[in-house]
Amino acid sequence: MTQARRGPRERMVFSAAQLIRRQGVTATGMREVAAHADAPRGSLQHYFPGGKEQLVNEAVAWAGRYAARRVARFLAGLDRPTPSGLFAAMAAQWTDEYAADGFTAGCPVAAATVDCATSGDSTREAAATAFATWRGPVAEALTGMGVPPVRADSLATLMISTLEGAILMARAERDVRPLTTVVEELGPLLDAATGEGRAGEAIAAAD
Amino acid sequence: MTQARRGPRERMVFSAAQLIRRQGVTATGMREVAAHADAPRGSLQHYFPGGKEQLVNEAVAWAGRYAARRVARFLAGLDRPTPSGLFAAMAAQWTDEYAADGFTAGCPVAAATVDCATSGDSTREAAATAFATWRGPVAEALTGMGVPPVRADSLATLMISTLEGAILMARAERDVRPLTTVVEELGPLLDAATGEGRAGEAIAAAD
DNA sequence: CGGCTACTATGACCGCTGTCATAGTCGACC
DNA sequence: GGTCGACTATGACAGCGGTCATAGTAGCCG
Repeated sequence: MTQARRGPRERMVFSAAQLIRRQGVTATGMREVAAHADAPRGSLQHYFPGGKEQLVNEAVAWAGRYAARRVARFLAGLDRPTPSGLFAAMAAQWTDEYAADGFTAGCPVAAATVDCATSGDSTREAAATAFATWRGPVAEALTGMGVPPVRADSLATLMISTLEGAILMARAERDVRPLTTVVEELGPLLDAATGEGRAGEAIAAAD
Repeated sequence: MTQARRGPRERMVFSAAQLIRRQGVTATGMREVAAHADAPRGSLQHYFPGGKEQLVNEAVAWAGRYAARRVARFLAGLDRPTPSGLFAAMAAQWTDEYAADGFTAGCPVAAATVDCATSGDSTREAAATAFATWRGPVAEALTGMGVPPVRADSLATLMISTLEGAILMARAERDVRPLTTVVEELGPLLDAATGEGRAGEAIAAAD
């Protein structure tokens, strides 16, 4: 959530993501997006001839890229990088936001996934690629910490799933408890995966 | 889900939950709910004088009770109850549904949480109590399996968070992979919490 | 200047939403 | 039968949704 002085088009995509993650897709109107972005209403059909569907999809894609970018920053912020540290940083972004701005917003990708009836199937695909865009850097970071590549992708899925669910519950309860809880509970499991050679395979094979 | 021959009121609540978990709250119209429930449109204002908000809240509450009820059934279905077995059963309900009916629906509580702009704050509270209603039996089941009571609630939160997130990702990707992945990855952690006396406290204190 | 392109500005259209108002039906009870 | 209550049936209303159509402006190029 950074620079506000970009082109109107970019501002509208950003505003769309902001509104979607607060209200959901259907409840967010295009006029509202334009107003929130201080952009002229006439620009909507000019920049997004594909209509609301295109705007929503771009907002979701933007959110995916944003999440991926954040992973790199979180890594840079850890002086001794561990999986649990990365996960804690990812969750901390949400606890911080909730402490500062209240529990008004969630993840735009989650909102789009839940609310993809209005926008056609393309929005669901956009959400899927957004999740993949996000999961990539997380898995990469895990391998960089010594997690076997086979498990890295699984653990990245676990981390993102858990985080999304915790965001959901935290928003519902208006309490960061779910976020802090999953960080504490999942941390040991994540760190245990580093440096284990065939131990990881053993666990996986135990099934 | 189950019995279709109940009173019209109950059918409407059930249909509302069904439609909400497919389309989201805002995208689901009241006329649509009545039609889906084969209920007369005039009954809407009669049974739900509180309007859409009341209907949505009751649907969410119903979903919470339903999830709680399912936990008991899952427990009964396990011949040797373990935390990982319970979690796997919870996830299997979703993989089964997705295999049978496609990835069209998610969790109604999640949908209501994301999309609570139209309905006022009461819907958010309904979602919070639904999560609590769900978490209760899960935590209780865990303590019954030997998990220390202090950790049981945390692990229940972890299980539900992870499951909700995995449902989300599975729906987006149209693939049950996230669900199966989190079951495999989380299983050992959950089972490790059974029967540990002060080991659990040690982990928690290590922080 | 003319012409072109990028962008902006409105206004209108149609469909759908939740909600209210009114009238109608049905069945039980005295 | 008469009356009351629960329930059903429509119709209308006001508002907002996305989208199309049309006209307008600004700036650059030749």
